[in-house]
Formats: sequence, C-alpha cells, structure tokens
Amino acid sequence: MAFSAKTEYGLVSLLELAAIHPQGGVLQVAEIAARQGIPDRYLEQMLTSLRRGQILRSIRGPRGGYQLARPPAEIRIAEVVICLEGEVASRGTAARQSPEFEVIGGLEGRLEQARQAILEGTSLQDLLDERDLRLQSQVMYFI
Amino acid sequence: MAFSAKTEYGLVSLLELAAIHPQGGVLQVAEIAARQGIPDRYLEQMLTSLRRGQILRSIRGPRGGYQLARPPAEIRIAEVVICLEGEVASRGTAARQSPEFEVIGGLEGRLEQARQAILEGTSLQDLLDERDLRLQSQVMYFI
DNA sequence: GTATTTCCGAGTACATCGCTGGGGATGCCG
DNA sequence: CGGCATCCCCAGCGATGTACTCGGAAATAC
Repeated sequence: MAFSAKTEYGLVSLLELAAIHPQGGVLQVAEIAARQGIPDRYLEQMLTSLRRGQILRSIRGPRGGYQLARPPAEIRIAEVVICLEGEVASRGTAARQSPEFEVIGGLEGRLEQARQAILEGTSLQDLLDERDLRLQSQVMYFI
Repeated sequence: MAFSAKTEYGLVSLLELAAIHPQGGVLQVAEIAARQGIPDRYLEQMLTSLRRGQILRSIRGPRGGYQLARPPAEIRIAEVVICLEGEVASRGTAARQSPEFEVIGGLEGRLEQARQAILEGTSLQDLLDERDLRLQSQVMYFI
C-alpha cells in the first residue's frame, strides 16, 4: 500500500474528528479505535504525533480527548503525512555519483514531485466531502 | 528514496546496456558492478530477475554476459520496476471496511495511478537520452 | 481523592532489505 | 578433452523498520 498503517490510522482518525468539527467535537482515543477497529494503544502514538505537529489539540482528564487544531479546509494532507511518516532524515544513501545514477535520481524526483502535488492539493475537507458523498450513496440503496 | 536499491541497481544496469545496444553490446555482471560501484553478487540477482522478466537475455560461458532483449524504446520503466520490485502478492492487508478507510484507499489509488502514469510514460530510451544530454553538458565544461 | 483520560518511553515479534557465500550448470578455448 | 570463465540457484545473515504491547506517571473532572 502507498501509506503505512501509521499514516492510514492517523488519517481515518482525522476524518472522524473532521466530521464532528463544526460542533467543536472531541473524541477519545479508545472511541476512535473501537469505531475503526484499530489497536488503541497504538493509535495513541499517532494522535500524539499529530498533536506535536499542531494538527490536533488534546484535553486531558475525564471527558477529555482530541480535537482538530484548525478547520479541515486548512489542513493539507501533505502536512499530515510528513508528520506521521516521521521525517526520516535524508532518507536513503546519498545517490552514487555516476551519470546513470543521476538520471535515475531525476526520475525519482519527478515521482516524488507528482506525489507531493497530490498531497498538497488535497485538504482534509476534500476527503471529508468524499466521505459524505460515499455515505449518501450508501443511504440511497436503502430506499 | 522512491526506489529500493534493487530497483536503482537494475535501472542503472539497463542504462549501461542501452548505451551500447546499437552495437548489440554485451556486458558482464562484474563489469557493470565495477563501473557503478555495486556489489556484484547482489547485482547478479537483479539481472536474473530482469532475464526472467524477458527484459534481458543472457549468454553463458567465457565472453558471456547480458544484453537487452529489445531496443530501449520498447522497454517501459513501469515494466522494469514491477519486475524488480518483486510482485508482492496482494500487497498490504485488505483495507478496513469503513467509509473513512475507503476514502483513504481512494487517495492511495490516485497516488499509485499518478506514479504508474509516469513510469508507463517513460521508456528506457527516454532515460538514455537524458543521460546523453547530461554527458554532453559535462563535456562542455572542458572547453 | 478517586476515576478517567492523556502522556512518555521502553520492549518485542516479525518481516524486509541489502548483502554474502557455496556450489552447480553451461559453454568457450586451447 | 581439461580447464577456466561466466551465468544460475538457493540459502543464510545482520541491521533496520513496522506494527504492535506494556507499565506507569501526570493532569483534571467529579
């Protein structure tokens, strides 16, 4: 898959929180984990990363939980992915210094650029809209 | 990096072979490995994969080696990458069945599609041309 | 003050990656 | 025909990362 489990878990959690954001909604780790079938002690770590990355805010104590730090339209997926993927510093060995390796490096750059363009061009709101659309067409089948 | 070492090594080897393809050129594993600074016993495995994938042909015995099975313009990089990445059967766990996971899956699909489009749209000849351009501009500096 | 929740860091099982090595099959060359 | 060069196949190995699990400390509502 294109994303690690970490990234997927973080993104679905953000979707859950975005869905109730207009009501200033708060959800607890255990609640999200149960709804999505994710191990809760693991999900905890992703939400912590997202809080450190200023994407979530946390409330401690009973009736605590997590909420979005900003409206969904102002959260770009690129930012979220970087936050969750963990900034693997200077990923990979420095490319070998031959014309052939440089050409391959150029191709890799173009791939990375295309990916980044999509992630930059997508906001949490976009994904939320997509989810609502999906939910509506599911409801249609009940009629 | 966007590619594994395996994929990078395979691609630079193909570039070397493509450069001498018009002369029906043959290179030995050890020769490519020495030129590119790659462990030869490891490179052997990549070239074997490429042979199994009908991208290379091999010649055994003294004065043997590897050569392209087809002209560089007829070798798409997508094909090469699939061959080297190893066909990880049904990669990743089946996505969880919730609207949120489905939306994330859709995003992953779009990312994969963009990547595939670039890899399909690039031939070995394209990369070779890029290398030659790079080589020429290097020569310019000697004047 | 107690129950609830987040916070922090460590530990673990498993897989994958990059690489090494041993021998076997094939085929040229003298 | 013997010897050597080269590819062929498969097995193993250390380091790293991934997907969790766990123990307990800090904050806070009631």
